[in-house]
This record gives sequence, C-alpha cells and structure tokens, in this order.
Amino acid sequence: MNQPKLIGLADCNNFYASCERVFQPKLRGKPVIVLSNNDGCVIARSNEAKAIGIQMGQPYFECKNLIQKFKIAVFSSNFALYGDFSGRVMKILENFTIDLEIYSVDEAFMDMSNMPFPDICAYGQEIRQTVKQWTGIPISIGIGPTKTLAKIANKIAKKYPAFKGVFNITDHPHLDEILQKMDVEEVWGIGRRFSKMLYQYGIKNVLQLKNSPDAWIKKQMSVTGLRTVLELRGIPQIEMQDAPEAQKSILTSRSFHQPVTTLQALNEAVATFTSRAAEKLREQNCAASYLQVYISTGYHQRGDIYHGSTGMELPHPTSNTPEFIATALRCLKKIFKWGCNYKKAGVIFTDIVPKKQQQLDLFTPIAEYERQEKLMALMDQANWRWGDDTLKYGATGISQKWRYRQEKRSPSYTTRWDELLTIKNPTQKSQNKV
DNA sequence: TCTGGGGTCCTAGGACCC
DNA sequence: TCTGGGGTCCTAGGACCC
Repeated sequence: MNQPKLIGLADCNNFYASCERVFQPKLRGKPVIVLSNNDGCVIARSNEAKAIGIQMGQPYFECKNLIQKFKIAVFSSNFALYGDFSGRVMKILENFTIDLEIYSVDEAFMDMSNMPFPDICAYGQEIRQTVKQWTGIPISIGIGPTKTLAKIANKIAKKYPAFKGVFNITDHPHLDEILQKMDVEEVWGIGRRFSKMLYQYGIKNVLQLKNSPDAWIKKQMSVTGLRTVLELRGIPQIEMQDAPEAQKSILTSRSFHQPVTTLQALNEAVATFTSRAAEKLREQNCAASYLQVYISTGYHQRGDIYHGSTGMELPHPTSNTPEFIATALRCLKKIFKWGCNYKKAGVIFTDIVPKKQQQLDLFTPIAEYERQEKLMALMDQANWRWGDDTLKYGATGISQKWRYRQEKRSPSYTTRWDELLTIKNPTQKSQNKV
C-alpha cells in the first residue's frame, strides 16, 4: 500500500508584477500592474494594486483614473523576462524535492512525502527564503495530502500574514472550520459556471461541497467535479506527473489593435502566427500533421459577429514552416468573409508526434528533407541570436499594420544582450553595461 | 475609442459499422 | 406506417486552469 502523500504547492506571489519589481527596487511597497498583449487588460497586480481595487482582467482604459490617482506603475507584458525568471525559480525548487512537477509558469507541485524533517513548515520557510534571496521573487507554499488541498493551503498561506507564506493543512484540527469559511469558487476546478450552479442549490462554502453526495456531484459536474470533491476529502485523484507529457496542441493567436478587414492583411497575420507556432513545435523537437485556423470579429462590437474556423490534414507530420503556411492560407481562404471587422486570428497545430516518430512520405527524397531541416534550424538560430523576425517568410508581410501594441514594455534584462540592465556610475556621466 | 494568450479534459451527438 | 442493439470514432462545444 502506498504511503499517504504529502504534496506542496509553491506559487510565486503576483508573479509578473514581482518580476518587474526585481529590477526596480523603488517600486517595492508600491502598486504595480502588468498588462496583457495590446495593453488590453490587467493580468497581474501587486498586493498594493489589489488593495486599491484594480480587478484581474479589468480593461486598461477602465482603470486609468485609478492609475493616475494612486500613481500605479504600469508595464506591458514581457513574457521573455517572466519565462527566464520562471526557469530560475524552478531550478531552485528542484533542489528541495525528489519530485517537482512544473504546473504553470509560476507554480509547481512538490512531493514532500517522507521528508527527513520533523517540521515540514520550517522546511517550507527555508525553501521560501532561498528563492527570495536568489531571485528576488516572493513565493508561498501550501501543503496538503492532495493537490486540491495543497492549493487551498496555499491560498491560506497567502491570505493570513501570520503564517509567513507557508501553511500545512494536513490533519489540521480545525479543517472543517477552515473549509466552511471558504467560498466554493476558491476551489481549484470550480469556475464561474459551476459555482453559480452550486450556489443555486445552496452549496456556498467548501465544507458543504466536500459533504455533497457523490452521485449528485457526478451528474452535475461530471467525473472531473467528482474528482475535485474526493480530493477535498483527502483522497488523491490527481497524481504527481513524473515526466512532462508531450504537448497535444500548440496555439499562436493574437488580437488586433485595430480591426482588420482585408484578406491580404489576414494572410500576413496568419502566416506570422503559423511561423511562430512552427518555431514552438521545433523547439520541442516535434512534428504535427493537423492544422486549424480561426478568425473572429470582436465580441464587444456592434454589427455582425462572425467566428470562422477550419482545419486541414497535412500529407505527413512535418515541422516545415512553408508547408504549414501554404496549408494555413488555404484554410483561411475557405473561412474568410468580406465585410467583417476581424479582431483576432489564430493557428493551432494538433496531432503532434516526436520528430523521431515522424513518418516521411514516399515521394520526397531524403535529401530534400535534410535540406528543409537545415534551413529551419538556420532560421531558428538566427532569430534566436539576433532577435525575432531577423529571418522570416515574405508571406508574413512587411508593414504588419495589424501588429499589436506594447507601449510600456520593460527591457528584457535577462534574455537579450542589447537590453541588459545598465547602471549609472556616479563618477562618470556615461552608462555601463553590466 | 480602447476588453489576452495558451493550454487540458470531458461529454454529447452524429456518422458509420456489424 | 411499422423500423434493434451495440460498438467505435470523430468533432464541436463547454467547462476548467494559469
């Protein structure tokens, strides 16, 4: 029989906002927010910004008044920077556990069973301090017998300063009281729809959810919902994953800052997204054999709302950009409708296989494959070294009027040579790269 | 005027087969 | 007009996550 598990969830606090703050110490204790692509809406908030009342997902234009009034520091998102920080944090966490499962850019589950420490919370504190010291990123750690309870413990660790960022919910004497005070919506796996439904049946707090009958839960919320409830009861349903599984889909999409109306402009956008998706595919050493394209008008606009999407199978799994672009443009032609104000487009690759398993088709000579492979590798290298779009396909367009906007992006301090942090030397007037 | 992007899993329903 | 039962596979859509 398996030993009961102890699972820790380490979660970076206000991750993107914290990353931005690392390089601007003067912003410590000050409200900071990070915006989505297009500077459209708020996707990260420091505690101070939350206290002021800025909401997650709130449109930027809606909170401009508050921003001015409270002098909130605003950043466009800089995912290269956040990805780099994420890697550093995860590397540190790895040293503290036998099994780390990276769950998202700012979260990881840690197997903390059988740790040779009598006080698991003290150990958690040590992890927390190390990460803070080495990266500048504050984290919180929740510990519990299941992933769902570890998530809940993490929320508590964040909510009550008395716990100093680490909370263990396992065998807690006041577990039921804790759960009774939490809203069902706070549970991992219960979103807006389900919590609304549960509310209608009078199930408002987590304790009530935990004690609801299995059959009813399954009927209302399918097996996923039932798993969540069992996890709340301390029965593990969501195991730790040993190795990261191969991705099943790769998606690249963007909203346009201004509506796009012509097929020509959409062609460019779709070709660009396709190139980017193909790069991601090659980064993972994979090939794909199915491609979908979608385009849509805005949801907030007046007039016709249109959502078109279609897919096509490629003759064989590939990672070759020109093949994808040709297929994607054919898909686009099928779904394009004149007279629409398009606000978004995207490309999705599915049926992904590792490159080793890639089936070559019979009629293309091996030498041709090798030539394509070399060309792709060369382009990826050039774009990695000298910046995105150093080398690109003509189909992706030159003017790219549909491009999105990022007015307040911080420099990529850690990932681009030309944007390394510069420090002013008080004795000289010049600035030096570090 | 201005509202993100990238994923996973589950289910229902249709097509098809014997 | 009446018209079985059971299985598989695929896709679209809905739910969730960060």
